[in-house]
Amino acid sequence: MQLATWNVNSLAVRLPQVLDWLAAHPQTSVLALQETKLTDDKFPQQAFADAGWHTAVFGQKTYNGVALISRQPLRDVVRNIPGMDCDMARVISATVDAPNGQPLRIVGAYMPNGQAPGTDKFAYKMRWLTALRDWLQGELQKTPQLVLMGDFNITFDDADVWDPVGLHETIHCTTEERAHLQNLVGLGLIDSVRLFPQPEKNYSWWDYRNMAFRRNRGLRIDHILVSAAVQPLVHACQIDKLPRKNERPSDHAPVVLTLQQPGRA
DNA sequence: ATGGCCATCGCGGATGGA
Repeated sequence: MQLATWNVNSLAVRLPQVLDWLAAHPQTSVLALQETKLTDDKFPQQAFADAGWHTAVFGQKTYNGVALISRQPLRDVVRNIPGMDCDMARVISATVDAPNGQPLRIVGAYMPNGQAPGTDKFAYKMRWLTALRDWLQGELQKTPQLVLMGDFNITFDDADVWDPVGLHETIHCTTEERAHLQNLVGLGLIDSVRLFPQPEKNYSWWDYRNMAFRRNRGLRIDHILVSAAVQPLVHACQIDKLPRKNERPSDHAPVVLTLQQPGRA
């Protein structure tokens, strides 16, 4: 089974690309979408249902919006971070069955951008990340097999940055943001991309400007983190750059995780 | 090069993204 995350930067624009991608990746079990930018009544649920997919959605007008697209029915769907006062649609979680038959909690998240260090939006991003960590701590107690995937808007370190000198301590690259990311690692969550050899300069987002994709001037800010209980099932994880070459692409590429029961081909 | 792009809302140009 495969799990994937993709910030589509408007599902209204990218729906055909998402359906094409799903058709080309039939092993997909759950795809987490971010920045759908659609209220739930406008979500193209029928288009996914016609292609054999279950959906769980949490959207709003114009901004944000997250969804889970799943082959299996999605159980115990929860929207946002319970208990956090947040008027934005940024988190959706649900449970499916893992290849070992145990429940697997999937958390799809769109972390705040944060604009720039020192701004109100940056302070909000820090508060939001603290609330996420506190909530996930309890979630991991309830369901040890947990995957947190989405657009984190944070790089782990300079290996995730095309120009670490020019972008030193700028948004997505600050020490403070990276400390929050390490707090999630401290819960036992593992960056699954780094479990495997990867191409040099392995990014998930490229600016639309300056021919950044062609020059591979990007950042790795979309991540799939797996709990320790999931790690034995992890078989591969890679960034799929192909959709970034589409006509009218999202600025983000999907990240894909392959889970397998150990010992199975 | 002090920037270049894209989506939304809505019909011009501001706002947000990253």
